[in-house]
Amino acid sequence: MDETRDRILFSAMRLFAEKGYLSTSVADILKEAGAHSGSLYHFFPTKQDVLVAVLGLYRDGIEPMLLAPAWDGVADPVERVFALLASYRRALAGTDCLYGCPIGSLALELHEPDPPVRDLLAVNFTGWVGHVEACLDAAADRLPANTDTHALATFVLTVMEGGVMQSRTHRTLEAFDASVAQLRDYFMRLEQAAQRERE
Amino acid sequence: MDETRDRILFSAMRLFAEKGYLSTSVADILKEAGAHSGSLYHFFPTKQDVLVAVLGLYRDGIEPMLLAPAWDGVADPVERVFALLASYRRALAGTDCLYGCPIGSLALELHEPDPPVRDLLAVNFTGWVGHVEACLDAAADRLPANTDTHALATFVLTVMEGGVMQSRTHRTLEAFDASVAQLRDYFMRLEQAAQRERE
DNA sequence: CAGGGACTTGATTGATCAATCAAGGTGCGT
DNA sequence: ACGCACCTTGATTGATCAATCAAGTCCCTG
Repeated sequence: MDETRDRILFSAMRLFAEKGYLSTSVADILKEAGAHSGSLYHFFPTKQDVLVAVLGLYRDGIEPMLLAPAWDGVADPVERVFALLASYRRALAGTDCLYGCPIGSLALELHEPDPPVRDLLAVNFTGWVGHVEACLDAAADRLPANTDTHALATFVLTVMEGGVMQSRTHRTLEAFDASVAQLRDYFMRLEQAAQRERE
Repeated sequence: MDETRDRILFSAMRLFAEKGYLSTSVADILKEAGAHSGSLYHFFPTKQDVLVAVLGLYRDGIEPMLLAPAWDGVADPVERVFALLASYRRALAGTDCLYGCPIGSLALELHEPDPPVRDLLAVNFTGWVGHVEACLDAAADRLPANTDTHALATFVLTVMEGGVMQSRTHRTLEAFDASVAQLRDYFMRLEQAAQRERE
């Protein structure tokens, strides 16, 4: 049965997010999953393969698990960008600013990750940016004509990750909120500039 | 002689930046420093105390080691902000995008750091932001009247850290450059708005 | 020269780690 | 009912880890 495999996988996902990859021992995963080491190594050759599978879960979960709930009832493409940021704010607020973006944490925790791990981290970032970019493309008529939506979407991820990092360090939402507020101000000025362009 | 202590400290600083705290063993530090475990534990009660001392070095080095070189020959306060960001770009470019900001890496690597460590991480961020904030205050006449320079300085750190994170993950300067370019565009629009205010 | 404090040496400890493996169980197709 | 593939069990392995400690060196002071 794959049920054991899934228990191991989701336990690992939770623990990697909570304590990081290096600080989570295989024994931790087994305890939380109620499994034995032989089972884990039956499904995954090494601990790193568990991480690879977890990163695959995140990649496949971007749309159904992250964007769908965040964008529920939000139609405006620009508002969707900020609704996505608000969902990270909720994650911070609901955990005393302990839990932010698991991908970002892993990306900085693993300094020279093996190629399969690094590729999956990069793919997660690329996927996230791609969805934001699609929002910005949908709002292209409200942005200045020469807007580089890919660069702007990258910037949105930058602001999220940088804001989460500081808020986690200070255990305060202040830095995250300040950063998102600045981004909001930037978008406002971009929309104003586009408005002027149209006149 | 404090020479041994310093060798241990600077070896630890280098290794923590290169491989992270958890992936650096005490034996690694001793090998690089050419010291023995007894010496390290003579100066530092635990490995964590080495980290605390390293973070103190970073804190004390912000001005002389980071800002002074970055701002050499740069008088304009806004240009100083971007000169600082350019120094992080150089760090990335000179290490194949492996080495970014050591404080940021440690901040995300240590998920629930003990108070002395967390405080020093926070102090490093606060110090950095404070110096940028001073630049922005010095350029207040070129920014909109109601500009929150503390929030804007926090935003600058956010952009640096978020950009470094993505560039390290992708092993490409693209995301960092795109993020800084967006920030530059934002500053340009802020200065334009201030210009209009003055008329 | 004697005594003592500061520092060094490096073997050692016990804990914890990822990973292995032989044995045993379970369920399914025939 | 048989056989086999799949999965589980849990003791075990050897490596590596942070930390300890007794013995020793060195130099300063009285």
